[in-house]
Amino acid sequence: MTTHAKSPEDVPAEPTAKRLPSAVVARLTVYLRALNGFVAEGVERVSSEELADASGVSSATLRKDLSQLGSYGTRGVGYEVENLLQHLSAALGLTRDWRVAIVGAGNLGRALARYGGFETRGFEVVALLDTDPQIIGNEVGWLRVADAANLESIFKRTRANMAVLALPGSAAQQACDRVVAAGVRSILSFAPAILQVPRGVTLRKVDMATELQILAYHAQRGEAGGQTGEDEHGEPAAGTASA
Amino acid sequence: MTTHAKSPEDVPAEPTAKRLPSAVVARLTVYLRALNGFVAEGVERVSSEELADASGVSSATLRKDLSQLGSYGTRGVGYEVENLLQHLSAALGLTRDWRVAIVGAGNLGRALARYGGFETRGFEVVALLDTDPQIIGNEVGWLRVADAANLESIFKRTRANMAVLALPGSAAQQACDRVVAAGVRSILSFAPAILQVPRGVTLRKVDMATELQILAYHAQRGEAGGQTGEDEHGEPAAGTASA
DNA sequence: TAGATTGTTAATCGATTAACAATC
DNA sequence: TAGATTGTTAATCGATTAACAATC
Repeated sequence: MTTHAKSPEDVPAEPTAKRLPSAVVARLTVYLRALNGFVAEGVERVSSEELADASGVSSATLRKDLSQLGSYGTRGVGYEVENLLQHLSAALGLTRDWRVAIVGAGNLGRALARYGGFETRGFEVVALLDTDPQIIGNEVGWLRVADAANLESIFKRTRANMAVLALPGSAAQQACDRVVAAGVRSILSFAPAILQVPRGVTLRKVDMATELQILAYHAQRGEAGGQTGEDEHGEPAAGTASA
Repeated sequence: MTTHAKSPEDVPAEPTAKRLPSAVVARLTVYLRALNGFVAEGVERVSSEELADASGVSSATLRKDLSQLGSYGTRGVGYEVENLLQHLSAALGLTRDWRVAIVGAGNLGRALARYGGFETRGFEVVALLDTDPQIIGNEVGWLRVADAANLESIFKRTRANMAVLALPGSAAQQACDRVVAAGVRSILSFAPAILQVPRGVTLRKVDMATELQILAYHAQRGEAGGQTGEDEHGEPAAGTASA
């Protein structure tokens, strides 16, 4: 699918490319997941109300979000599931080829490498690196752990364009710098460290301890709150319990 | 107003326990991390400017956030690192005892169980459960994998008050229900599934695929954007690259 | 056409920023 | 006191919600 199929229909009339608020981007991924659920159930058409319910947002928010991408629904009818799925994928940039290199083959790195969730959603894990001689060469899933000393050449050969950092906080910044130097501009870090990246590089961070701390806050004060999802600006995600 | 000296207005604003916006809560965890960094460096006092820089936010935002907790700084001087650390921890509810049970001892569950980040921040992993007979009984770190069939009794015995779900999407909802039934009101899910929880239960979700999708969006459109952290409403976190 | 539901506008709500008076 | 920096207020900005006209 990397080929440039330029038939008129394929070219989305969207040089519009408005910058979407990050809260919207986060919700789009939720809608995507919900739509996949509908596809699995054989549902062909949904209303904003139905999709919003499945996504845990209000239908007003859903329509507002979708309308930022274009008019992909039909008044009085709803949205065609497959069609909307395509447009959402396109808007999120998922029609491209994303090749992910995982840096760090410790417990977490190995777990991530074997995690099935990537493949099914358009991401391919193309490399798994570590510096530990004890680990280098081991097979993990269908990958072999490569020597992180060769990071640059490995990234080049595998054409990795995303990196996942799964290493100790102490090693994270250095690894991050090398990954950036290798030309990667999208990084997901699981390292418990505050990382510095140059402009033009997008870094996202997932930290277990942070998540637990936020849970602690809610638990401490009578909680009451429903669920919240990951993501910037903390949009409520994948909700439920809205009632 | 009444003649009673006990009218609400008279009560000192000390135990006020205002509900903090989730964006603020998320940032507090960042400040906490930054403060720990200062402690490690032996710094005893910081200005809002310094702490804000280290946290990747503006000093105005920092002061606004901290002022919601109380007045813990000294005008003309700054904040005492240790003192502020204490207050932040208290505000986040980290002075309590948090006992975490990990449900699912697959690759991810085992990785999490061995992850050092918890202990150092006041969370104790007290149990690791799975349903697979092949895995039950195995040692992981200093824990032994217990049979998830006994989930209720294990949670009771270990007095677990937080749960981490590290299992396939297909098994997640059922496990989640049992965890809730066992009395846990704070759940962190790594399962790629939209989970339903009753009111009063706080659920947070971390999903690799979602994170990568968000990265894909930024990469697809000239990126430009700096870094963003986890959390609701997506506050920029742990930033850098601000220059 | 009548019924339904989108896309959009206007109103509300909340969060961030800037500026400064209070005060150490 | 003079200098510094907090805590807070007011202004700006952005996001959510509600309502409805457009239209299938």
